[in-house]
Amino acid sequence: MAHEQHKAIARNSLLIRSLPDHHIETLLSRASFRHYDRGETIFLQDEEANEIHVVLDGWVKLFRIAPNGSEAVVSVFARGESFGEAVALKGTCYPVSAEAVSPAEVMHIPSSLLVSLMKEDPQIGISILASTFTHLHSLVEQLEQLKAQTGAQRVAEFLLKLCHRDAGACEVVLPYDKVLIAGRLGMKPESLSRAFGRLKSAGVRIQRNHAVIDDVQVLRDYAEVDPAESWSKG
Amino acid sequence: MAHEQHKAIARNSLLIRSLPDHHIETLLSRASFRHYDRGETIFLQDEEANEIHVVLDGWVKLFRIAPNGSEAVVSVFARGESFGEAVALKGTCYPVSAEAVSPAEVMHIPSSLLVSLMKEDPQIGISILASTFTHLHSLVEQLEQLKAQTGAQRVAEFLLKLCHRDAGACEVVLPYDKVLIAGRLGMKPESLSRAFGRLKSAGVRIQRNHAVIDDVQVLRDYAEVDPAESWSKG
DNA sequence: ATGCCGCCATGACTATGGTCAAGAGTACGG
DNA sequence: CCGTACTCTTGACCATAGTCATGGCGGCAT
Repeated sequence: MAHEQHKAIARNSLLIRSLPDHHIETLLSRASFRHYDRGETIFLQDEEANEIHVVLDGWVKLFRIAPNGSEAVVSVFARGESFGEAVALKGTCYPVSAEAVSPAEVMHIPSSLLVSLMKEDPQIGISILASTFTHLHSLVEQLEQLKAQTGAQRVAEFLLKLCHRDAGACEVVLPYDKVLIAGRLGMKPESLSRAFGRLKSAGVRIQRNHAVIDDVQVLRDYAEVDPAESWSKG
Repeated sequence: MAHEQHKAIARNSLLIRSLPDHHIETLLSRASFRHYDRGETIFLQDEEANEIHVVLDGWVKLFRIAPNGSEAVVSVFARGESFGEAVALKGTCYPVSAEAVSPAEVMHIPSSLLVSLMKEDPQIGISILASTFTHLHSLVEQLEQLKAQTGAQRVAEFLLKLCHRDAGACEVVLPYDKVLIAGRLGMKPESLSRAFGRLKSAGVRIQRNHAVIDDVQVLRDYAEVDPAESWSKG
């Protein structure tokens, strides 16, 4: 893919498109673009942050390795999403590691550039804050899910987010492999398998990397209702 | 407590003290100060945010009520800490509710004021981003803990954060009641009790709201080691 | 085609944590 | 000094999820 195509995607990314037009070109011309293979590291936890990253293609996961060796997936970013804004501007170290989980194209914006632009235009600060807030919000949602829902309910919500429809039947493609989905949802692959099994009672069937949902509303109910109720329904 | 004392604490808060001096007085003079009783609501999830909040005394919890009725504690703030920065500046709705969990004094800064100050001085934007990043970081840590550690290990880390010492024995005071500690750590009060029980093997004893740690390093090991190891040691 | 390998599902077993119920200890107010 | 209310602890029981081991299925290369 050529750089021009990359720049087009970049212009559409959530972070960039909220910026004033005349800064965008400066920014794109000073950014760097790079390809990553599946499994390749983008940055490591505790490295000093001096760039903001925008996913142009593929998938990138942020994760932490606990001292006991287990990995906690913090988030997974798709095309058009950006990460590292707050850290880079503060100039501290990354609290997480980042890795491409499929072949990926990533744009890197030097934070020094952003800082200087920010000094001449406070609107940029607001844009960055907005995008940081989005991450904050999604972490809060994850916390709520982990603390207040069972595994099967988290899987249900995950499927609901993929299917952009209010009611009726729906078929969605699982965006990445099940090991990663499981990690993202805070469980082991085996548990994910079993969770899928339970969702059969809510009209969900899994084939390969496709999920067929009989009725979105039924699934939504399953995700929100007290888990106790699902026992009685077998 | 008089307003002057409140302002002194406010000047020492993480958010305010990083601001340029000449803005601080403007800010303090236009902020409002309020007392909250234990259990009183400060704001509700989905309310529109137009203020930033700074805890001057007491404790404030942020939490979400899931559709199934269960509560997930997102964070607990102490004197000197602030919250709501990113939301207020973006002008969207709060993703969480806030409630005083002890009698508390809270300062409220209108976000309109911050926005206008930010326009004349980008340094303010940086300060706010820094403080937002701190929240982001703490949410990431919580996620890691929930996903990669057992209950007892999370309790161990909680105690370690309270005790500001590198090694040797240590006695800490539990800052708020056990129901809230349990919520903050993603478990029920009964499980917290049992987790304390397990920590006996790591040299921790609980009396009232005091925790006596025989050896900080031993506790740290307990928190970081694979949980499997703790079985063999009874 | 054949065989290998990665991914996923399933089963058996175990630990962890939630739920319900009962009881101990403490604090507060009469 | 007592009773009441509250917080916390404990026990029993069970659902949920992690671990380990096995086996199926599909893709890929020889």
